[in-house]
Amino acid sequence: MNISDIIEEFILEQFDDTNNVSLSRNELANYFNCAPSQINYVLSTRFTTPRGFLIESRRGGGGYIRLSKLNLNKNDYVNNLLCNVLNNEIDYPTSIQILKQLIQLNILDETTSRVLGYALSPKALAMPIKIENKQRANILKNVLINIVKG
Amino acid sequence: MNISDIIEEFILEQFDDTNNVSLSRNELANYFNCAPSQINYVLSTRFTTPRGFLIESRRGGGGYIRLSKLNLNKNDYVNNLLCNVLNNEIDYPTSIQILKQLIQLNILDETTSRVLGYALSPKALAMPIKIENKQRANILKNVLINIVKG
DNA sequence: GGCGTAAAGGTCAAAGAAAGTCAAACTTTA
DNA sequence: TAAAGTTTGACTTTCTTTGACCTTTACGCC
Repeated sequence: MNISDIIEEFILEQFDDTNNVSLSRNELANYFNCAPSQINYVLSTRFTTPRGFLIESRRGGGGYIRLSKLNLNKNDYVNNLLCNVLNNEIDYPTSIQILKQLIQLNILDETTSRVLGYALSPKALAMPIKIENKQRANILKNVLINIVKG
Repeated sequence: MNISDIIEEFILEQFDDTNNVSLSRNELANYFNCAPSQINYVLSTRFTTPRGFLIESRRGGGGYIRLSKLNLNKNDYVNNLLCNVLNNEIDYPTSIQILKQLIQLNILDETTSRVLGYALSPKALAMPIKIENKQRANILKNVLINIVKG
């Protein structure tokens, strides 16, 4: 396991009962003995919007980084996916994050979400990356449309 | 006995009781004093789907290769799908029939089957028919492989 | 109030650490 | 001896780690 994964887990643990976590970049970096920018890396690759997190921060003395678990509105989320996000390319990790989010919103059950993940994996699509991401977006979009329709 | 066979045996031994093995390509290559790509050769010739294995991997720091034993042999229908049928083209109606069959076999629940149907629809795939059918087969195959994973 | 300074956090690109691909060279086998 | 199977190594892609430099904010001092 690499440092990024460990830090991710550590932060996730902080969430436990609450939906908010406040942390200090320097303290964290110090604690894990890594470069401060490593924290930014973890945040930007793991605590993303599609995964349901919001990041707020402030610099200067008494600065902080605050993470919140988004309590997404079902309609807005799906709407945004259908109208914006899924008209472009979607890479695999992002698609997985979206599927997880759809579980939270009770749009998919866990099994279906997992199996759809298999269907959207790079191996399943097996094509040049640019086309692959376009393809993935299109499949997911169609799935969503049909689910929402029914 | 050549190196490939020796490496194959070594990996097989790792399986022990579990159905999963995690390994590092470089470590293995080092251990056996061979080129790292030799490991890929062994994996791609010996740990194939028809032989009942699934390979997952990740690059970069903390990368890994993970092998899982598939749960084959107990189901001829699935076996045949994986090893023969799904290596070719599958048109949409046929794929729907397969999905129905998988419900009967208790391999998929109804919801998942229906949603997968959306993902395999011509609209979702949206490509020239010949490619579309190949693509559909490949997606379905990958889904099955992952479901059957031990 | 304006200004300087320290204390945050942000950005970005280069280096590093894996694994993947592919084709050429070599070896076995039928 | 030709086809099939192995071995090797150069090159690619992906993901992570590090460090140098940048921006914003708070606070205290003229």
